[in-house]
Amino acid sequence: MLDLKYIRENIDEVKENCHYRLADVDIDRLVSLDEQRRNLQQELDAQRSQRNAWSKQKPTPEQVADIKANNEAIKQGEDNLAKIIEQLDSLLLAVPNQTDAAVIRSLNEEDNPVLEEHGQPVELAFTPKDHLALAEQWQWLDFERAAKVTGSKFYYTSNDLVWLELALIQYTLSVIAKHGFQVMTTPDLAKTSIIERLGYNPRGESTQIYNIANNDLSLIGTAEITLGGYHQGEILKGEQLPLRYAALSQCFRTEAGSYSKFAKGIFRVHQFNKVEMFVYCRPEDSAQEHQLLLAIEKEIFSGLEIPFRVIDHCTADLGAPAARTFDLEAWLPGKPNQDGQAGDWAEMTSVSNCTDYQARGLDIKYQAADGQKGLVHTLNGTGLALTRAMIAIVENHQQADGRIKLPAILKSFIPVDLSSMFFA
RNA sequence: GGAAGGAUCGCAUAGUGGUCGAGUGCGCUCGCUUGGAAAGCGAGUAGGCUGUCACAGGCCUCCGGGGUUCGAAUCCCCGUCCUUCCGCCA
Repeated sequence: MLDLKYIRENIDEVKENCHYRLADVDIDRLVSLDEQRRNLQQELDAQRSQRNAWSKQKPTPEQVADIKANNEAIKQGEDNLAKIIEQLDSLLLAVPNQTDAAVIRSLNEEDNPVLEEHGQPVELAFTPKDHLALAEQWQWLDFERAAKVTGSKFYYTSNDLVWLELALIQYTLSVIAKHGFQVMTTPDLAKTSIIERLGYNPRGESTQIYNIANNDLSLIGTAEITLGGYHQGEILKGEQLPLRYAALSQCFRTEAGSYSKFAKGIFRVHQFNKVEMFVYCRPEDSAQEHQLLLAIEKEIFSGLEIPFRVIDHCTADLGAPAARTFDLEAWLPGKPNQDGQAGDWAEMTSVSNCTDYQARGLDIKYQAADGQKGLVHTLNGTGLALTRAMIAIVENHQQADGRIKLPAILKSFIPVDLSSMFFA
């Protein structure tokens, strides 16, 4: 969340930011509620001060009536204040992070600039299949039986796709660990309040989050949640920063309201594995850490010999907690583009600098030996979203007979003899 | 799932109705001391909100919420988490 004091003192900037980020928040009402809150609190503080003064010693019987009247007023004031704070908080949670100055301001989410391209889309001498056709050929995915067990947008994987996924996980973790990250596994559920404090909306019709009934837990949509909540309420020592973590977790998303002609297959599903990176750092280091996370993502995709490009989210496409976000988009030979021809870019990763927005909500600070202290900055980035990465691999490395050429870097992570579906 | 005990200022602890926002030890910071250090001595050492040009001042926080009381770290109720024992279990 943003600092109320900052909002109060920068009303125009905050309003403009909300506008460009398509966030419909009534800032005037928020500021007015804040003023009411402060006025009421001052009144209340004076009454409490009076009570404290009286209670320093045993009162005379005549005073007791005054004291009781004052206590009644305090109770009234507290009730009123609680109501105002409740409204204030729900508005405050809806205000997105202030945007990095380098980000393109646009109301159209198609306006994400392309920053760089790596590798060339492969020229295939045959008509490429999409991942679904390949999956059918090798019986990699079973949607029909998953539908019986869990409904649509779930899947079973089998055969060599399982080994490919496990190899990708180990490959990804090994690349990240090489950069000094602590690798972890985390719970796949988190308290709903944690999700909210990280800047996501866990409730309501449009939420992407599954809530657990009769409980304040939700299924996580990303390990960003559990890695971000990890240090909630802590004061980190400045010299131990940056703290760099990576975790493998299951991710669960309701995908409420998402329609797409690309809905078939495992590009957009309710449950998938993902390796996520998360960094806590000093404010002055966050831009540099952002570049580090991006560099690691590029290293991972380069190693897999997949053509990709880097895009920079414009304001319309930024998630609430982010000040700036880069995506890696991979080339998918089997994905139809807007003109219906085979081959298009598709989102593979996302890496965000959330500055102090999440740290303020979760109360995560640092204190350095040099006396410097304040809220940390947090960053998160996809290591590898397994379903999408597998699509990219099988589509880019497919051969005319439907077999897949395994990227050389994965060979050492496959502990079994591959069947004829893959070859090295 | 059942029973018992616990949660206090970075850490360890003291504290059963007003003298407690809170003592002590450790740690940390600054100063004295020293050739330098250790030891010793002295001082300081939570956060949030509000307020002020800046001070001052006020309010809140002893796990969270509610209650009793003129007054709660302290008494009562509910919840969360931790520990131990029993049961169960991959």
